[in-house]
Amino acid sequence: MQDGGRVTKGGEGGARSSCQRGCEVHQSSGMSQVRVRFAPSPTGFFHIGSARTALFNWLYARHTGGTFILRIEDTDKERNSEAFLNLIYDSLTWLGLNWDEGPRVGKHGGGDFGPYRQSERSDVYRDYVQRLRDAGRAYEKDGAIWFKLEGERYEVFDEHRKKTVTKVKGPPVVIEDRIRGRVERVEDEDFVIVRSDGNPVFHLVNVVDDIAMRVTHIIRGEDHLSNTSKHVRLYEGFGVTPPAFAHIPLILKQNGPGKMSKRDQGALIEEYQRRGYLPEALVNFLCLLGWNPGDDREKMPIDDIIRLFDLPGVNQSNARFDDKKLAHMNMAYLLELPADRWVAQARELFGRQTGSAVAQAALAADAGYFREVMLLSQPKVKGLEELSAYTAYFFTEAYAVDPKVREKVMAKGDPKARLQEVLDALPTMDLTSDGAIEEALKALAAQRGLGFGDYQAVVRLALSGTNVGPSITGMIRVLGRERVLARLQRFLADG
RNA sequence: GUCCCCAUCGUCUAGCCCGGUCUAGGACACCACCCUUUCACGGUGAGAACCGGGGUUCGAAUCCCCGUGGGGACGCCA
Repeated sequence: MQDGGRVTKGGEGGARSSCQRGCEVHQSSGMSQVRVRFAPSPTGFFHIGSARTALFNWLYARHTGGTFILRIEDTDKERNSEAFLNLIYDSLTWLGLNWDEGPRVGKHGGGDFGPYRQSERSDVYRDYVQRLRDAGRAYEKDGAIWFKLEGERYEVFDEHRKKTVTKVKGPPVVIEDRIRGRVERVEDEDFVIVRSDGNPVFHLVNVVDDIAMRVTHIIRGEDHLSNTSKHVRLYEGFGVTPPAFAHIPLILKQNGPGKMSKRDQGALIEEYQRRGYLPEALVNFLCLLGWNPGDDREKMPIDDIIRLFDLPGVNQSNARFDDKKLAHMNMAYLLELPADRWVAQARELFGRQTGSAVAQAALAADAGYFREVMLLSQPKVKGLEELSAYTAYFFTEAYAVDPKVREKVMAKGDPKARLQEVLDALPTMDLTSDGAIEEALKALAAQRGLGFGDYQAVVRLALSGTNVGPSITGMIRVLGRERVLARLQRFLADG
């Protein structure tokens, strides 16, 4: 942490004093181990906002040498689904956000504070509710159990909800947020903690589990900031000092108003996985939405991010999602992907395109050939997504010839003559390396006082049907003598 | 409506805490040029911001207040 000067922004100091960062790091080697949790509910697709919340918790745990807990908040029986639950596991795993405690850890699943699915923790909640009732802090009404706030009660008509409600006069809740500083909020209505059907409510189970699982830092979206006053009152009701809170900014949708939701374009993690995005690129991008290392670095290995990440470095303002920047980040990672991984990634992507004849042909092709084609394309494509379209003509003879390109290429010079010359020279040409091919073509051109360029466009057109692609020499080398010969002949014959 | 949070290029952000070094830095996107006889990558350059108004101060992007704008929360959802 050589950049000790970078500490807080905004606020009057207070919660974000200069000691924070230092203290935190020392804690990791001392008595108070950091314990953070990610607590999703399996009620919908896993989206980018959830992923970032998980990521920030994970980063903080790794930065401090603490524990990252995964807890499944499945108290909403109506909306839970096993498919969504599996999606949470899969997405976190894909992103590389491994959890130390939670379901599916080790052989048996767990840690010392399980079970980690709230649907299996009813006994715990019953105990804690009883404690509140014994202390006179909970009561029954309309079949539900309510948490009782301390203070003088009075009735008032709520215009917004169009009904009379009972309010409680009490001191405001003070939250010392690690990102926002001091926040005060009045909590002035009793609230339900157990539904009339006997099921506990989010606020209750969330707090109870954070107590029971010894969570030290709650890092969550800012949309929870207004719940925090309820939670703090609950901690007080249990006689427990609340953990540290850190409310991170929200991700806003790319276009239009509001925060990103599951329905928005680009919101689903699953989608990126399917489209062949690299998880490390997505993670890197997500880190930069609301956090930065304090200097100009953007593309960074995850170990560097872990080392540099800290709560005081998290921004306070919401960030708008930008798919262009994500795509750029992804390309940067793609470009330096080791050959084996790149080829494997490509194979996986093609494998998912079960409806595409070209994709199937690519998979059926010789493995060495497939590899050569992919390596030739790696430095050229903008994303894995366009790879199948970009390489299609390597795997089928039925590739389309772009009529506009054809018209343009055939318009000047005598392209057919050039093609015939290449065709004539081809049987004896050295095709073992790009360099040799380039030499041969240049020699051919020199004989007629022409340039390499006089051959390139038309050969490319004949071989691929387009005017974009890998270098022409590489294309000839990879396609091989037979294919090249056949394609040039066919092109000449077709007129 | 009530409460809470936030406010630097179109977007992500540095700078703000500890006011002068800011004619406000970087990245994405956009445009131009160079590299390359394709397309990309890469390189160079251009345009592009301190929300408004008051205050404090010799001096404010930086501190304070008010407006405005954006966001969130107001469920027997999580």
